[in-house]
Amino acid sequence: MLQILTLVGDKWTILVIGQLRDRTLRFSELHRVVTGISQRMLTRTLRQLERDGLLTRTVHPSVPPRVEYALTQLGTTLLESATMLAAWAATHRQEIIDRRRRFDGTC
Amino acid sequence: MLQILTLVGDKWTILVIGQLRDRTLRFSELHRVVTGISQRMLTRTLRQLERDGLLTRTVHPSVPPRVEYALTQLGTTLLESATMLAAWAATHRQEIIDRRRRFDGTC
DNA sequence: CTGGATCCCTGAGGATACTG
DNA sequence: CAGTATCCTCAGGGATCCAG
Repeated sequence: MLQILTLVGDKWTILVIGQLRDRTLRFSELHRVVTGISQRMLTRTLRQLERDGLLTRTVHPSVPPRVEYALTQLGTTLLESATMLAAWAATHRQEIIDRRRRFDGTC
Repeated sequence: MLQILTLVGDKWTILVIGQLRDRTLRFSELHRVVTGISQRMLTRTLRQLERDGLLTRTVHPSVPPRVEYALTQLGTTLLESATMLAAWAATHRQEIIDRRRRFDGTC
């Protein structure tokens, strides 16, 4: 349970599957659109999500290589929860930052 | 955004506020009911959640000391999303574990 | 273009012992 | 009871270079 929660609560997991909501994306597209992720962590995240059956990895044998990632059925079921969490984070971001400042000030 | 997602996606955050859903809890009660958390991480998690305004920490001056934790309004708004994520994890736990085994087997 | 391999650093996190 | 302090280990994660 803890490891599953670690997986689905991971920020990169949430951001990646959020981007795959309504279209498949290539590696470089994901790298561009998932703000702040390094190449290394994107690779790792994608491998894990593929391993866990949340997305599929399709290699198109061409030059240059073209690899597309798409959500699976299982991945889609996670999408709703993950999206809610991301939305909450976006909504209350400033509020939390302010509270942190206030808290740190009064201590 | 990344730091907020790191906060609300954290496994301990999700489990702790899930336990505070409908009642305030003492430190020792949380330690007992949040499976697998160490005293150290419970303390840290609670401090951070207090700092970020997700829960309140109330010290009752008595012997032995009695400290109670309760969700704030803000914490309650996170509850729904966090609960969904935890429910997803619980529902698909075995499925993911199986997929991992299969994936590791075929490689 | 899509990664894999390597190096390095920091922080997460457990175990244990101690205190008001 | 509710922590704090200390030590130690390991995974997260960036940077860089290399390859098919």
